[in-house]
Amino acid sequence: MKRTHHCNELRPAHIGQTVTLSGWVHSNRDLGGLIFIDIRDREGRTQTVFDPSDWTKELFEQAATLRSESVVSITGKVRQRPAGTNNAKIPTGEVEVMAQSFEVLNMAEVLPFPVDDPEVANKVNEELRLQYRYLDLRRPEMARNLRTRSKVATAIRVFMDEQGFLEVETPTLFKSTPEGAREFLVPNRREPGTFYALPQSPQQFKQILMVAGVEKYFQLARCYRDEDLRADRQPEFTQVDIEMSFIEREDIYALIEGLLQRVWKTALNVDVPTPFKRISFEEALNRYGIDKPDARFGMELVDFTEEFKGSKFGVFGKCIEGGGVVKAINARGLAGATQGQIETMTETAKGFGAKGLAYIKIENGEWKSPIVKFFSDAEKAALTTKLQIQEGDLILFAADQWLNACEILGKIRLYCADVLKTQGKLTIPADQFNFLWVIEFPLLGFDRENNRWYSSHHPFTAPVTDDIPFLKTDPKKVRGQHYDIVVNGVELGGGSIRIHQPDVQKTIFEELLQIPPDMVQARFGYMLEAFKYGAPPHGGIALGFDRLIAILCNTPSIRDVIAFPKTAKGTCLMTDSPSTVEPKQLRDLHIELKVKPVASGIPA
RNA sequence: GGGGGCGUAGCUCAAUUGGUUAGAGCGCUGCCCUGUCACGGCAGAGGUUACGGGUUCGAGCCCCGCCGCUCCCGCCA
Repeated sequence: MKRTHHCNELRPAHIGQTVTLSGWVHSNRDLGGLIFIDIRDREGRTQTVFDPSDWTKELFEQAATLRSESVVSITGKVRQRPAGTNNAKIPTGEVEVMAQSFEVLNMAEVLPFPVDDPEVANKVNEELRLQYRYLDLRRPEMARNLRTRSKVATAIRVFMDEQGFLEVETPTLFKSTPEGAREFLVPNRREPGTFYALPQSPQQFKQILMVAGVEKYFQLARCYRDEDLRADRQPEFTQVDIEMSFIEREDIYALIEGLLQRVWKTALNVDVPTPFKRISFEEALNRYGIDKPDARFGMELVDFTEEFKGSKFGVFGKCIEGGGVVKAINARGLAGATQGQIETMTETAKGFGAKGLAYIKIENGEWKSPIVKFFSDAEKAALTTKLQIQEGDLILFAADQWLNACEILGKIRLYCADVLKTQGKLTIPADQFNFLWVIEFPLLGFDRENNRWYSSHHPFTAPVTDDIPFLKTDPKKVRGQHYDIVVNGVELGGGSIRIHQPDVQKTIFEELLQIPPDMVQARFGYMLEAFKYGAPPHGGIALGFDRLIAILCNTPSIRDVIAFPKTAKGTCLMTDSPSTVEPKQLRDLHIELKVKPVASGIPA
C-alpha cells in the first residue's frame, strides 16, 4: 500500500509515528521559508509541513510547485501542532505531518474549475461539471452523495434479506411492449428486423417470478425510458423493485414503512414514525389538488359549490349548473402579490383550459377584486368563515369540472407556497418528512380522443374486490388496488396488488383496454399462459431509488446523486455519447440510415 | 412537439441600458515572505463577448438564425 493511514485518521494518539499519506493536493500554502500542503483523500484531509532545514533546495522547491489536485504520497512524522495553530475546522486539526519524503504520483494540470472551495464550486456551470465529472465528484458534497447512495443501497439489501426477500436479476434485453413509455430499442443482428427493448421496469418478470414460487423478490433494478427528461427524470434510472406473494395491501404498507424507517435511520439518523397516514385519491385532490400532496403546510382547497349554487356571479353560477364545482384557497399573507405573480398563476389556470383566474386581495380592510361586487352578503360571509379570511390574505378561485378545478388550485397552491417561502412568510424545516400513502386510485381513465379506457397505473393492477361488478357496467367507478408512497410532495413510488386470474386479466386487456386478442397474445401471451399454471395472488411496489437518494441528500436534481448522469437531451458530455457508428456496424445489423450522420462522434 | 431562462477571461460575475482601450474577485505565471489553513505582499499574462448573419456612424447590449446548457408543459402504461 502506498499509504499507512487515510487523511481523516491522524489524532494526537498518533504523535511520534512515521506515516505515509496518499491523496490529492487540496491546497499548497507556500510561506517562503515554510510550506504547508493539505493532502486530501476520500475520507478527509491532513496538513503536512515542509521545513527547508529537512530538505535539499531542489526538493523543497519541487514541493512548492505541487499544483492543486496533483496526486502525491507524503511520508513523515506525526506531531502536535505548535500552541495556537490548531485548526478546529477539521478533525485532524490538532496534529500535522512533518514531511520527510514525498513522491509525485501524478502532476495535475491547471483545473478547469475549482474543486476545493465549496462556495465557488457549487455555482459552477453544470455543463462544465458534467464534462469534467471526475473532478466534480471529488468535491466533498458530491462524494458525500455517492456515499449516501451506497450506504442506503446496502441498508436496503440488508433489510430485504432480513425480511426473507431474494434479490433476483432480470434481463435488460427484453421485448418491446409499446403500451407504456417510449422504449430504447436494440437491434438484433441474428434476425434482421427484430429488436430487443430495454425494460421500462422489470414488471412482467417479477410477476413471473411469483408464478415461479420465489414468493419474495426484490432488485435494485436499472430501468430505461426514452422520454423527455426533467430535474427528476433520467433516461436510465434505478428503482427498488419489490414483489410478494400471498399478501394484501396492508402487507406492502408495513414492509415499506419498515424499509423507509431503516433507510432514514441509516442515512440521516432520523426516526420516522409509523404507520404513515393514508389518504384516498379523491381526498388528496379535494384537499390538495394533486395526487402527491405536500402536506407539510396547509393552504388547503375549500369547496364552495353549495354556497355559489345560483350565484349572481355568472362564471360561478353557470359552472355549477354545468356540473362543475367552485373551490378556493387562501394564500395567507400574499395580498401583496405582484401583477407578474398574478399573471403567472392566471397562465397556470389557462393551461388547464380555464378562461381566467378569479382572486380577492384583502388589503387595508378592503376586499380588492373585480368580482366581489357580484357576491351576495351570504356568499361573502361563507368565504370569510370557511377561509378564515383576515388582513393580508389572497383568495384564489377555480370554477371548473371537479378534477380540473382541483388541479388548477393544486398547482397554484404550490406556486404560492414557493413565493411565500422566498418572502420568508412560510418556513419548512429541512428535516421535516411527511410520508403519505395515497390509495384508492381509479383503476381506469377515459381517453376522449381515442374513445377508450386506459389503465391509470398499469394493466396488471387488480380492481378492489367490491368494485369488480362495475367493470362491465360502470368502469369509472372501479377503484384499483393501487397505492403510491409520497413524501413532501414527491412521488417516491407506487405499486399494486396484481391480477392473478388469467380470465380477469384477459377481460382487462381485451374488453376494457380494447387491445386486439392477437396483439394481447403476441405481447402478453406468455404471462396469461404462466397464470394458468398456479399463479399465487401477489402484489408489489417500486420505489424511485434516485429520487429517494436526492431527498436524503436534500437536492432537487437527481443528477446530483447519479455518478454519470445525462443532460436534458440525453447526452453524456464527458464521453460525448450517443455517437455515430461505423458503416460496418450498421451493415452487420442490416440497418440503413435515412439521415446523414451528424458531424460529431466517429466519422462515418 | 411547445413555452421560459442562461451563454462575456480557466472559474464566478460586472460593463452607467447602443458609445470610443470590455472590468473585478478567484485561479494562473514570476518575484518576496518560517506558522499558514480563503496565508499575505508586489508585478504580469490572459477576451473572435457561444457561433453565423443583419440593423446602425457605432453592437457584449437591438433584430433574425443556429448551437449548447437548464426549467416547465405535453409525454413518463
